[in-house]
Amino acid sequence: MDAVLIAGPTASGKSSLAMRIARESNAMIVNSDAMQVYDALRILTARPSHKDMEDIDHRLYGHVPASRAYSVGDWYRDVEKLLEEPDIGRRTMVFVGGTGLYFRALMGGLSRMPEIPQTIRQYWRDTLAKRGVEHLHARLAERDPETAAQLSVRDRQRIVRALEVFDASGRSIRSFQGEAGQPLIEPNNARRILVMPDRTILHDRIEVRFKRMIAEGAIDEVRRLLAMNLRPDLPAMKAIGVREIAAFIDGSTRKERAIELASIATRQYAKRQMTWFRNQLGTDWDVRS
RNA sequence: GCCCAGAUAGCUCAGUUGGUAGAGCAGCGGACUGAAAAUCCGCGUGUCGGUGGUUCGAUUCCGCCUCUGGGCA
Repeated sequence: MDAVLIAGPTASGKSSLAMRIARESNAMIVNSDAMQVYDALRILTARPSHKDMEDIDHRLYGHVPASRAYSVGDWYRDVEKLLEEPDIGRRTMVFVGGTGLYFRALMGGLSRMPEIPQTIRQYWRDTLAKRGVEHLHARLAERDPETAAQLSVRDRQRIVRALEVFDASGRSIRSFQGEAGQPLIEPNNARRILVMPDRTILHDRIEVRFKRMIAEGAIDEVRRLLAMNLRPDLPAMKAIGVREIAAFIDGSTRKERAIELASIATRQYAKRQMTWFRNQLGTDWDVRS
């Protein structure tokens, strides 16, 4: 199996680059983005067009209901399954996306972690909502002082994660994270492309693209999502643009302002992605703008 | 044309009883192992409109000029 990895921030044009590369060979394109997996968010997450999906074999796009919380572990297992397909050895896999953590899992593997029962997950998330993050950090400090000392007292997500792992297993999350994972591909055998556009050009593209999303029906997409009455803390509800368009729908924000706010949130996201790629992705990537 | 108000960071604005200035937002840098489009940490980036004057010292006080609002004609 040949692999091509394409990483880059949102709106950098990596999807069309993936299409170009995929056309040259018997390739499938594999989504490596945490939000493009959700079925209800076709427009807002800039999923490939129907035509592109027909032209080239696309995998792991929109295959998860928005009511579910997908995770890097789920993605890792989905990719594992793809690698078991019978004729996979004769194909090229083009991994394209903006989620750095997924590339890390792909190239470096994931430590084995305990299954977290739903009741435990919900307990800590509810406790966070009721008591606040400082309370959770104090609870973590009683159970797993080393991890607690490592985390910012305000880091809700990592504190909840450390608590649920400890609760489910009786062990510190750090003891799991110390165990090496199993890489899914050998990075040195893969072509690695990192798209890093000039920031000001990217900012322009982000605004233009969000306006196009609105023109293509993003508002109705958010209406349908809201009609599902999902918990607001589900990942799909946190996709950029959902909150901003919801504020337009309920009348609390004008459309121009919603577009501005969503563009700002997207710029800030692109900045975090670029920081991740610069410092976490590893060296020897073919960087292009 | 006259009168009044204003001009300070990319934006909105605060402030300095005269000792070259600070908030929010934006922006920038950083962290990152199963909800990562998440979560968290750090950083003011400035000809205080221009020009004369007073003063040891002017962004601050005074004059003139420019521009922007508002009012009167």
